[in-house]
Amino acid sequence: MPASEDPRPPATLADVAERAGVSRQTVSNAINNPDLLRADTLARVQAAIEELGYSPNHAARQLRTRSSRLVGLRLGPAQEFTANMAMDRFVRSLVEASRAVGYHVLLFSGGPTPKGEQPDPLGGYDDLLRSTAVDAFVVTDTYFGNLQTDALTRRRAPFVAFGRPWDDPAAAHPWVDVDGAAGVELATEHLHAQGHQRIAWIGWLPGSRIGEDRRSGWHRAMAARSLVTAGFESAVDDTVDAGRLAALALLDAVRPTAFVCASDTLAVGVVRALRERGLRVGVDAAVVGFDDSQVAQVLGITSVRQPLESVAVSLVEALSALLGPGEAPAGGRLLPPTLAVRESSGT
Amino acid sequence: MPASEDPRPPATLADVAERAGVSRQTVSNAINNPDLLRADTLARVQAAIEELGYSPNHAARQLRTRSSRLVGLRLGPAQEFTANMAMDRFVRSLVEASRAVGYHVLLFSGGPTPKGEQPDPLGGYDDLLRSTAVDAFVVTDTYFGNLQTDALTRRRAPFVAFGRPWDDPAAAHPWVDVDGAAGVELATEHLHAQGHQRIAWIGWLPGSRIGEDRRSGWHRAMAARSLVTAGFESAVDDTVDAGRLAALALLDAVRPTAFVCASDTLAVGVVRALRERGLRVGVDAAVVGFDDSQVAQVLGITSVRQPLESVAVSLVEALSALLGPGEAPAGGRLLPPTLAVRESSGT
DNA sequence: ATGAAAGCGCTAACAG
DNA sequence: CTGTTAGCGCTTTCAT
Repeated sequence: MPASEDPRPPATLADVAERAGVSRQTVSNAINNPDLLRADTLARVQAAIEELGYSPNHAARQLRTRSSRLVGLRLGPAQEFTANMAMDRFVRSLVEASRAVGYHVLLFSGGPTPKGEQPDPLGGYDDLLRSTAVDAFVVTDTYFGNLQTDALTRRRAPFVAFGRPWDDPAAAHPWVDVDGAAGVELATEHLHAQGHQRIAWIGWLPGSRIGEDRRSGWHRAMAARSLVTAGFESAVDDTVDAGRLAALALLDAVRPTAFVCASDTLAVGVVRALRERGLRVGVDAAVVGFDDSQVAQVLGITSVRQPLESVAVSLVEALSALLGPGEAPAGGRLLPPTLAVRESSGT
Repeated sequence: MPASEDPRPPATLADVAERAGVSRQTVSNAINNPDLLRADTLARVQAAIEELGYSPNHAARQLRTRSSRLVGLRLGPAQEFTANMAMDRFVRSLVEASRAVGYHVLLFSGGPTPKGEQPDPLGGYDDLLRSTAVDAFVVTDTYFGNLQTDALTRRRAPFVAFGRPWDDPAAAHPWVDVDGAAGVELATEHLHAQGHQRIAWIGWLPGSRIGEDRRSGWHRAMAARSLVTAGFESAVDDTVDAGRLAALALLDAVRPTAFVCASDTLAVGVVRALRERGLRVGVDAAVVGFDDSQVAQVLGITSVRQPLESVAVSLVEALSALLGPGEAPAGGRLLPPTLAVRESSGT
């Protein structure tokens, strides 16, 4: 960091120009089109910039170029499935990926929902859009389904989505998502490789696209290995106790030796059930969760880990393409998760 | 939301003025000093604003007023003690509290640290400051100690801190912190009220101000009730296994019936130790953790919960005072945590 | 390769 | 109470 520690107002283009003995436009060019300057002039200007600790005034530049170099991210009410920690990891990654292309992340909220009313899927977006405060949005709230993306599309607001347009595969906006089915498939393969044959699935109650997707991964992996699925399947609420009860019931009925779960919460329930039955986790029976949450990490539960860093990078790539010159790229990108192997599935 | 769904460029002040049949300045007044307008003029202008879906251009306003209505928050490398989930809760609360006073939160990162070098405590701050992109900062990285706050103070950058200036109680900047000692005291009182007398403390290795603060709360509560502390204390790394081993050692040595821990991670270790000894958690022995993390919630461990929502509100209050007219408020505010009681400490 | 002029949309100061 | 004038700091023509 340059050593200037002045309470004085920040240097302007004019200050730099005077110091370097050139005109203001030349300084502007030195920053935005360095190729236009002669080498020695450029060096002189850069020296002046350095000495004065100059950074272009953000507002002025934004006013002129009509670009804020800001992407908006709405923080809704605490996410449903996207666990807290996942959100934290994702936001960090997004900030880092954005920084790499010269963007910052602007956080906002939808504001309070008037009681009795539906939460406005466009709440908060509109003002930022009209005041041209952000160049684009990153949409993550899976909660609203395509209500949100539809509204933004109609608005012609530039945005990229983290999450597939489940209800509208033909949606024209760019999106990035994690292939949950592939993740569960990976988990199932892993258990099979460990020697397990009787592998059960504990998923969510029907109605969740994400849940159905994950379940399909188990089915696919089992079918590919000609393993029995009938009777090895359970659908419950996403709570520890529901997971526990489901595991107990499965143990009584079909004696699985391994459990793949739609969430870490359910996996914790399975661990509890195994313990109640006197079965050693990771030895007598294996468990795999989903999301690689703090809970899985602390308890040593093998879990499917979403590649949130890559998701962020892909989103920012899509964003750059969207805001850059040329055609809108559209289309989606499905990223494969990895498996964080821990004691709960053997060594 | 107004029904305008135009790809057209957003309306400007001039558009509104024309539509309402007044001058631009009058529209500006209608927004910033409504009292100056006659009631009927005001109504007419507001109608025009509504019809056109007008929001003042952010950049233009910022350029003129020299205020961006943005606060910067740096997301460092994954926090040390401030658990992931706590960060998530805090950021959400901060966004909401800021919204209430017309501010948005700008996220940024310090950028990659060149290997071999110390991370720059001012990394990322400087550019935002010089480009006048944010009005102030919220500083949370406890990691850098007062390096960061010192640098910002020298820079005359407006900021408020989440976290006490441990090393410099005379620091002049506004801060808000959670009274960890009071939280642990609360936990200890709770256990005593449940009938426990032999209450152990499992804390971190010396050298952490936060750790020492929390430990002092246990001491205070024990002393106030004339309970024995000698031999009931352990200091270890912040890992599950360290907590487990510490609990086993304490059980062998002094047979505590309750454990207060400096973190939820340690509490998980204690739960494991109790189970190994055949003791029922919450029945034969009680455990309390710290941070009310997802782990504590899922496992049913009683835990000290930081009032992050209040912290955010207090920070924003301090920020408003700092940026508003009049004297800088300075001084700090210490907020008491609450206790999330769960099965691990009896009913 | 460098300099002069114009203007992005807004608000602060003053004039009417 | 309303309108006029000026300028925030920058980039984009257009001349030189």
